[in-house]
Amino acid sequence: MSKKLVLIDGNSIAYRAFFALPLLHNEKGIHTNAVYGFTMMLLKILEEEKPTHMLVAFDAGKTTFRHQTFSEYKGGRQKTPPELSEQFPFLRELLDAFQIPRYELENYEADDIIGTMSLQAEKEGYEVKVYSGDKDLTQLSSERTTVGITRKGITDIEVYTPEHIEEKYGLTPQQIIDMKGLMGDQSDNIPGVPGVGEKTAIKLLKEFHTVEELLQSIDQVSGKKLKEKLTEFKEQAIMSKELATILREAPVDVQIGDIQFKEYDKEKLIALFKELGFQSLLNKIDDPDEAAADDAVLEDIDFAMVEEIKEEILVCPSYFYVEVLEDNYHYADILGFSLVNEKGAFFISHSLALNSPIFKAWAEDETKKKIVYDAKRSEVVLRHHGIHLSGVSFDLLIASYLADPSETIEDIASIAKRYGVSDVQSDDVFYGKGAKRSVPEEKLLAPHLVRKALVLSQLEEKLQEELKSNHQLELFYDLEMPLSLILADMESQGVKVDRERLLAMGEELKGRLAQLEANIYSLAGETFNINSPKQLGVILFEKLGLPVIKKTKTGYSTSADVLEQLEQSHEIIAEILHFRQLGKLQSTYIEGLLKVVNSKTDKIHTIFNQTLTQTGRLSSTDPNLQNIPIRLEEGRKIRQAFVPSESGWVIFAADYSQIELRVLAHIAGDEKLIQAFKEGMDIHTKTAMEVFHVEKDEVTSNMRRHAKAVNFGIVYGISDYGLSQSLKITRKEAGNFITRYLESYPKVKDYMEDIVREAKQKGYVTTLLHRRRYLPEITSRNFNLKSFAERTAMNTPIQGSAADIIKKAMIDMAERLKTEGLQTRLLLQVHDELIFEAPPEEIEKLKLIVPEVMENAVELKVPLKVDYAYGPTWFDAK
DNA sequence: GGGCACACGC
DNA sequence: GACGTACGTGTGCCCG
Repeated sequence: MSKKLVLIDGNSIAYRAFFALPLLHNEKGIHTNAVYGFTMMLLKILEEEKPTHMLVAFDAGKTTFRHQTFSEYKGGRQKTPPELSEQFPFLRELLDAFQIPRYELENYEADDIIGTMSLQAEKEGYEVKVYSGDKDLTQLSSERTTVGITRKGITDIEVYTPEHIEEKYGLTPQQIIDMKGLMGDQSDNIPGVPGVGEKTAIKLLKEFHTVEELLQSIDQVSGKKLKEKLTEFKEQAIMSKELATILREAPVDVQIGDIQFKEYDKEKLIALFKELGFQSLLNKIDDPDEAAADDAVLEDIDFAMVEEIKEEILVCPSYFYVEVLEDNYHYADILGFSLVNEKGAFFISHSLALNSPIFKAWAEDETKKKIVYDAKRSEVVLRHHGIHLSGVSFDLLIASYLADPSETIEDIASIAKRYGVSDVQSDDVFYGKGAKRSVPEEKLLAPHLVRKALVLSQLEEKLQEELKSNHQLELFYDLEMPLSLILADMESQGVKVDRERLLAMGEELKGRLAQLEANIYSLAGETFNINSPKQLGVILFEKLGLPVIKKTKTGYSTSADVLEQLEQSHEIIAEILHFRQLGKLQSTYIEGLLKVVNSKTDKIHTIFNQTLTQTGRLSSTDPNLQNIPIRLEEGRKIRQAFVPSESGWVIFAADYSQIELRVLAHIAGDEKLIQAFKEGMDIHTKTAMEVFHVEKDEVTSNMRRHAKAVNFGIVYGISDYGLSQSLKITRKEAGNFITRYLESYPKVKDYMEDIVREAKQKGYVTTLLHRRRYLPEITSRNFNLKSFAERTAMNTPIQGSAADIIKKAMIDMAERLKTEGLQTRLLLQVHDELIFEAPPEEIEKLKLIVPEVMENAVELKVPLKVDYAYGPTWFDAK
């Protein structure tokens, strides 16, 4: 590994951070802005540079050897503000927690320590990075050393290489010293030569190279005044250069070997961050445990490689693990199986198992109970081998998700680690990640898989108990577990796609995009990449001079809401918006979908992630079939390509009307809201009447639009800021709307207050069917984190209960289709709607039973309402 | 390979 | 007063 040394000018960065940030302080009133900024910078450096060695240098005392040369060196400096001084002890603690060596040296400045260490490191072949807020340090720049100087703020850094210095000043890094010698430095009180500034200094150095050469050839200098000054302040120039020269041979008693950087002390760092109130940073720091766990030595385990499948080992209950490595399991191979039960622990190779009738019979036997990880995945892959997994009694993946949805589950090891079981490696470590991923030979693979089954055996009871104490057993056994089987069916079934239709739409789009492109180029007067926000920004805001409305971190914002505001200013804007719209359709929906169509069956098989969202909703990937366009007619046509898989069948779609607001009415028990739903009123109109205190026939379309946005905000838990953005009104006006909404529905207001109080007291909120979401940040002193947690507390029971209800409806629906003996198949779920394909003769029945089942999935204080439609394609089911 | 800007759905 | 404002997925660009 290449060696990289990072040297930081501690005092300088602390000063920069102090003045760049507002005077933040923690709850005890200790100022923290310099430490905060310093930490931000350290995290950035660690992430970007990944140094092998590191040192932070500090100035030691007031006087240095430079004061012997010039007693007024650094004279006239403002005293360090006490608000900054009080932060230095924390800065030292911070570095100790990061386990980054720090160093100061009597009589020398931080610069000299850095100059000395960088020279030593260069000689030993290190790559060196220096960070400071002081441009003087750029003189250290060389082939091996680059110098980063903070520009403004704290993490915006200008990098000085010799090339950059040449470009910027036309000088070499060494000449930076000469420049300082001539022009002086106000902040260090280095006098230089009066009347010589940066421009003159550079001009002189380009001609005479160094101060010494210049002073020997003063008579060749053009300009009488300049000559006089140079002659008069000759000595002062030499002294100034000397003062500005960073020492590269200070008596530093540190060897590079002593300042290796490995990792930070997480516990100390967390404790310190907590003390300082750095909430946001607590989430930012990586877990060094992971790295440690990677190298942890696993204890040997006892297991057998199964050579022949016999019934004796296939007893129940069994902890049964099926290994499939690919994310997309629809076309993936099974790598092997492991089994743990009272007969012992076993590895079974895929070829052995998949060719064994005994294995198949066991896997399909409902009465043979299996405890698994990710039943849906196991089920789908086994189906490709003609095996229908049955008798799954416990799915660790789902149990873990229900216990705490905020924990990201990568693989079985991530769950094991969370519950203190460490005898299994993560897949990233075992198989490698990215391009390095590979499957080892069976001998090595076997123990990894057996360890996973062992984890199942160790955690089943624990999770079971946790679910029980959370009152989630019903949610687990009667909702999510059965649902996973239904989802497996839906995924395996797939959705048929009319490829010809997609191809034809693609051809048409191609032509229109080409036209738009040509038109945009001609309006811009040049060609460029319209898909590049950066290039587009230059064209719009520099070349065409349109007003800059919003900026992003990296440049001009060219988002749709910005462009819409510019639409009247230039005709190119409308073209660009249209280009974007069609481009999105082409790349994501035409090309993207064509890529994932099974060429043999013309079907698309999505994967529903059942254990990801914080609210209990499903998500869909590979491809995402939950975001197929509908809002704009052009995009909606994509749905014409989604067709039934049997000829003559139809697509039948049913959706809940206003399910979230109905759930809100129920949970809050607000009479007005309940009444409105009972009477079948248009809820946005009703809200407009209440909020604007008008009669039904006085509600204008604008009033309804505003009311709709407020309802939307309630459903999704957006802030006054979010509402103000969507309605293009001020934050204050948005806040007013929300206040008036809550006055209109007083029980809703009570609910909002109660739920936040409850969340604070219990640490979590729950849904109708006891789904749980923890909200630790609700007690945060950080206003944003706290506000966010409060909105989440209000919103999750609403959105999560709606998710519970449709999941319940899916289960009831599957059951009903079976008992009615129907061929109709459920294909997709899109949060509040279910999409089926059905033979025409079943339509009349579906019209009755689909709404009936969905509307009666649960009983609320308000009726649930379901609308449905059907047609030859998904497009027509509207 | 990863971060960013953007856009689609609910 | 601020570290940033519903969630989740996918695409292309652009950097290293």
